[in-house]
Amino acid sequence: MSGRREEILDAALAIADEHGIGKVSMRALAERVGVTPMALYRHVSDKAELLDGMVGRLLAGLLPPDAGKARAWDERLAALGHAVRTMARRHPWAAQLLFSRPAVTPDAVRVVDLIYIALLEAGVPDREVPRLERLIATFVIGFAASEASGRFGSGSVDPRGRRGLLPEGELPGHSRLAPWLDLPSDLDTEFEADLDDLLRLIKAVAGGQD
Amino acid sequence: MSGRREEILDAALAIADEHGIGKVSMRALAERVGVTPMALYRHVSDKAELLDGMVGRLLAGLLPPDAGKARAWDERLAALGHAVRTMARRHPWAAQLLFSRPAVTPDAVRVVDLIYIALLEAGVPDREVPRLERLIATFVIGFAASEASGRFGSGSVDPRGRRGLLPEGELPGHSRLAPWLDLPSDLDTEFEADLDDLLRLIKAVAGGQD
DNA sequence: CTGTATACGTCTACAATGTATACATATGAG
DNA sequence: CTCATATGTATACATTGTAGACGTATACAG
Repeated sequence: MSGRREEILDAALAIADEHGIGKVSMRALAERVGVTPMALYRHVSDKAELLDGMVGRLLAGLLPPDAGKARAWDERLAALGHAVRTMARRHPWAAQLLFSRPAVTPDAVRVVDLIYIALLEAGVPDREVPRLERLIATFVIGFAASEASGRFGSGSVDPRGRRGLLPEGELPGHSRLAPWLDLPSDLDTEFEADLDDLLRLIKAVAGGQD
Repeated sequence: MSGRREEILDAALAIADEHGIGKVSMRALAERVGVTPMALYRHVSDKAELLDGMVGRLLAGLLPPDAGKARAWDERLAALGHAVRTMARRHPWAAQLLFSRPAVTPDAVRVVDLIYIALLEAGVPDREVPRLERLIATFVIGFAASEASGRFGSGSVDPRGRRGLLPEGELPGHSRLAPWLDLPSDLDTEFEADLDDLLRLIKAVAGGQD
């Protein structure tokens, strides 16, 4: 039908990956596709719709990794979590966008359904499933977004500097935790531990009342 | 020292609250302050720094509600969570920004320290405190951002329509949960339940190894 | 072949944005 | 008076999204 639109989304994704989402302008995109800026509007009504199309592409890419579906529910959830994080590392611009619009594209709904099924399989009461889905998704996307945007302050601002901002004694928590805060943060194992905790939380909700 | 800067931030906050963050342009801001656009650059080096200053203001407003500090650690954490969510509802533009830069302003660090202390008081092992702080903050900010941006799809897109996007049987989870999905979502009690679950998670981590 | 609909693209133009550069003024200290 | 510091102005530029009018090429109806 409209192979041209896919071509445009491809180009937009390429620009975003190579030079950041900020460089995705209608002009730059048009040049990459080889047309005039205004030609893009035949295939995309808005720049907003363009961005929506881009995240749609990424969400679609979230499904395949879960193909080996023979595993247990907790492994499937963990795999999905890792897939989201991997996606966000490959496309650092994406995580922010995931927070900006409701997940109503077909692919997004499919992902949500996977989570629903896993939670049901875990024994979570029906009533609690939608809530827990939102809780988990919110955390995972939030983690990915934080990582991508630098909210976790990877290293540009070291903890010592952070503590120096305030007079001695004003940050008792920070001083007590100083030895741990000075360690280089390993977000890989941290995310792993977070997923473990969340899975435990799910089991608690499931075990508590079924 | 520079009361003018505070005046500018006040005006920026007012514009954002009244007409949305999108209407906060250097020109609009300058007009509101009563000066030329370029005059703003004497007090703010960037537009980015302006935005940082704005979120700084909000973070500062997060502290006072926690004044009655006689309460237990779990009540203090819950109060902080509610304060964040309340802030995000009053300033819907803010939550997104919280994800975009590391929390390195003095006020932000103070908030983090409050969480550290609560977690330590809960009995969380020192080593795990920074991780749990990030976990909780990530979820709470993520929830607020989702709510503010419409990611939780308050009602404009009803679940029936969402399910209609895909052929029957492709969404087993959604069909099974239909009765619950059709209910109007009550984010107030949902957030409450989420906080409860997270506090339980903290107690589990604390109890498991101290 | 002719007429026409549909898909695709171009050209021009506009308003809005952030901000660099250069120039003013006002105030207070020495 | 002199001069530094804080503050503001005027002008200008590049970049952005996109509206509006116009062109062309392929396909199908008569």
